[in-house]
Amino acid sequence: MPPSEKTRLPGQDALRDSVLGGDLVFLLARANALMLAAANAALAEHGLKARSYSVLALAADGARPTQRELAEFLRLDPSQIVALVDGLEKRQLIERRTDPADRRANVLVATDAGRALFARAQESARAVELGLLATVTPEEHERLADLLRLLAFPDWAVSDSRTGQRSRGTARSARHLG
Amino acid sequence: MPPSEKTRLPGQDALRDSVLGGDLVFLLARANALMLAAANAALAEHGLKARSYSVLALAADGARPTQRELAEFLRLDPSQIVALVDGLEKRQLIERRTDPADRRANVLVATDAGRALFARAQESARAVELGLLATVTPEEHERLADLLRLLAFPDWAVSDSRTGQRSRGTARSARHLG
DNA sequence: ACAAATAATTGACTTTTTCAACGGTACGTG
DNA sequence: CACGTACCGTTGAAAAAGTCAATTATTTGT
Repeated sequence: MPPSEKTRLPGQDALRDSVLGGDLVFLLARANALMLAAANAALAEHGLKARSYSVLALAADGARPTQRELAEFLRLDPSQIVALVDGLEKRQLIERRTDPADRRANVLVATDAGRALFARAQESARAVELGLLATVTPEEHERLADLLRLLAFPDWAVSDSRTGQRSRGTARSARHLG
Repeated sequence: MPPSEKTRLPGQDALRDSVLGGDLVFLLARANALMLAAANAALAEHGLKARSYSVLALAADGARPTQRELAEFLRLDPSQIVALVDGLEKRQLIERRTDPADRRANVLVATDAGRALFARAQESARAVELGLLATVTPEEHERLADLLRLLAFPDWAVSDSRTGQRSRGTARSARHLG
């Protein structure tokens, strides 16, 4: 028999069946803690964490985001973005360019080295994600992503409110992680 | 192609459609940040946060968990449980009782006042959860909870590996949040 | 031209996280 | 039984993360 049985505590099942077992805030927090730890462990080999990986991803994506847009998107204080960008810029993975349209703002772009590192890191990230979702069918995987997008971007669904319909679902999501 | 709205920042849509838009770790982190903030705001009226609410919930549930079980379940360091329990015990909401079966361990039980407060706080928590999931059908809500449980408790589904079947799904989840 | 608002940055401060120790207790082996 | 090992709760210290107000440079509206 596997040694994992020994580590299982008798109270764990009872706790999982408690009121918190149906609490979405708790489930979200615990799932996030586990995935974040796994992601950080996998990204460490590239000298990144989930935070810096996210910044690098958005810089490498060509979206040319300003630091403030990053702050709002990642739900971080602008001052934390400064430190994050400082670190990546010191490693020459991204650059600050003053936005010609608004010279107060910095637009972030990845260097060649940054894009190269991101490509490698993304492989690790994807592997981790697929590993943790190994027990889930691809359809369920997509469904989970769709539902999480609804929670993560609450005011997105009403953006094209002219029709009153939400355009979420398979059509939008089939693009990713195919 | 949905026409982007004037009120929204130009970069936001681009960021949401970037690589991170399909990254489950990011979606989980952002959804968690939003729900946690909403939950904390709602629980503040009862002098609780999500953390203390969780501890109180498990103590009030009759599962009589030890602090170590709590630590593992909530994915916190045991030392953080000490502070959490200290706070709730000082307010006479829970009690530490040395486990008669193992005098090293403390078993946590809620007082009458603790159960009463939890009942009220649970109403707030449920209201918040339903509010944030207002754009989601009850079936989708349950489906999300089921999928999150898979992520939050990775080794649960494999526990009865003899059959190779998972027993997750509607039968199990219909009990909660009816 | 001028006042108000905004982007990035800095610094101070609080909270959270992480880790290593310690005393008290349980448990297996000899 | 005695003993070493492993464990539970607790403490404290250090690192990381989060919060917030103030500052400078720039934009925007009047």
